[in-house]
Amino acid sequence: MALKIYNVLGREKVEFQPQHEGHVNMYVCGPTVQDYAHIGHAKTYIAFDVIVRYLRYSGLSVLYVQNITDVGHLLDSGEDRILKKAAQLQAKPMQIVEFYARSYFEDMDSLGIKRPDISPRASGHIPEQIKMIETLMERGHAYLADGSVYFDVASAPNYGKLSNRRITELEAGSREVVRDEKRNPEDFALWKKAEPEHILRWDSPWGEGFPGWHIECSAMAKKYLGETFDLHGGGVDNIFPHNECEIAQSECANDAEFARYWMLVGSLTVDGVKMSKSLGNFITIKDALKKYRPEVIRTFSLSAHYSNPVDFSDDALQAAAVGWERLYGAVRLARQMLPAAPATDAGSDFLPRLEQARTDFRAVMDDDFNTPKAIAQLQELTREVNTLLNSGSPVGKAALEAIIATYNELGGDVLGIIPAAEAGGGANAEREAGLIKLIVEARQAARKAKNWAESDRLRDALAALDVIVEDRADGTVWRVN
RNA sequence: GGCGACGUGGCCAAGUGGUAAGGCAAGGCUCUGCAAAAGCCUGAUGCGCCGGUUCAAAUCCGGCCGUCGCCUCCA
Repeated sequence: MALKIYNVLGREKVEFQPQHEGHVNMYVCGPTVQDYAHIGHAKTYIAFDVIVRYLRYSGLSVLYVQNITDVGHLLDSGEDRILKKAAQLQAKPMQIVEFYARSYFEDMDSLGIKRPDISPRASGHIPEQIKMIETLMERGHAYLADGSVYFDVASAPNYGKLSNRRITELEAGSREVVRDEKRNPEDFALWKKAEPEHILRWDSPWGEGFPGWHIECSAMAKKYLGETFDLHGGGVDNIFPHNECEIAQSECANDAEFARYWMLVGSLTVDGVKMSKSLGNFITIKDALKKYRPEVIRTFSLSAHYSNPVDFSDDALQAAAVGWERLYGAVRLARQMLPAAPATDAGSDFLPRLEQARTDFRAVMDDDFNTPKAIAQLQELTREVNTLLNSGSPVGKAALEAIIATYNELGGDVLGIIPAAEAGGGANAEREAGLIKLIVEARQAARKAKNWAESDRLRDALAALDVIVEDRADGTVWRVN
């Protein structure tokens, strides 16, 4: 079955055919590193992480580029955001930017998001941006006004094709401050003249200044992916003006189609309102990770289709956590049973069911990355796996290994919600495991002697240390919570 | 006002023409020394409302109501 993607450009679900067979060139709008990343960022980048993982799982080679915006853009007040922060903290702008860029990567790593192949920074691509602006001027799509360069929207025939905006609709009643030097209010800056107080500034043919908000993506996408590439992603909230401007600039400068498929992710809301820097209602990824495992945050983010908004709440995360624990519990049990399992083909009847799970999984993921349905299928599989593992009859090594492999592959490699087997953790962990085993055995002895008071005391004491013991027909298993 | 998305059981959420997945919560049960875990059973005669098309509509069309996003920095 062929992969289908809902292309925002054209607003329909279409078969995905990369420009070069077997290869996907992909660009996703990255963060502005001026503050800690919040769980809205987590939702967006988890979505694209799974998309990239699945494309690769499908056998495609993917070149994934995601920018880091570190040049700063204009506030309503005209003050540069990063400068403002730098002034507050009495630090150099690049120091601020470096700090939050590192923090961003740290957060993404914590969430199990695989790093993009290239994370280009706007500040490192000033020459490329200047060059593109020059091209736009040569072609009559941009003009110089008072040391700044603006894109002439009226010269871009396709302006509005992604967001369905018509220039005429944008005019009157806009809250935007109409700058005198602009020919039309909808024109946007490609290059801004730096006022004397600006620290972030670069030389350019038009004097010292800094690049406009949109040009970095156009310039960096071109540099690493070419004039025309396959997939462009980002949050829906950037569809206008940012994405629209990217298209206009790139297509006017390159005289070639920009991105062929556009995938936009729905926003994350809190109490029904979008989480954003400007509203100050954001929960940082670092804070969220104090309360929830990364796999739970991923499960929560993937429980609705990527294009839909998702509302954050502790109740919702809690529900996701319980649902996730059921999935993980089945794999964990299979892993625990493996060492003592007989080397027979007991349970091999289950192998076709696992093959079916793979087939079903691919079918729903091929349908525009339907992760909620994929998770639902894993839940159904889990019910059957639990029935098998708790049936009382022996399950052979081969069957257990196949079960574990299926979860590792679909839940682990693709969705990133099933962690790899518990890490060894070195000598201390081994000693700890040995000690726990000793206590569990002591409790077993007490149970055998029907000394319930003692066995319950040991169980409670372990529970107080977050070690959960469960008595099964075939013995007692324990896990660290 | 314009552009866009959405409205499915108590909550979350799949489903884009053929008779409502899955999870959470709730109740009952099995298993268990008790637990825990797991499993089984129960739950929308109806998918915001009103019309229309069709043999057939949650799914298509029209209208209305409501929620959210964007139009200003934002993932």
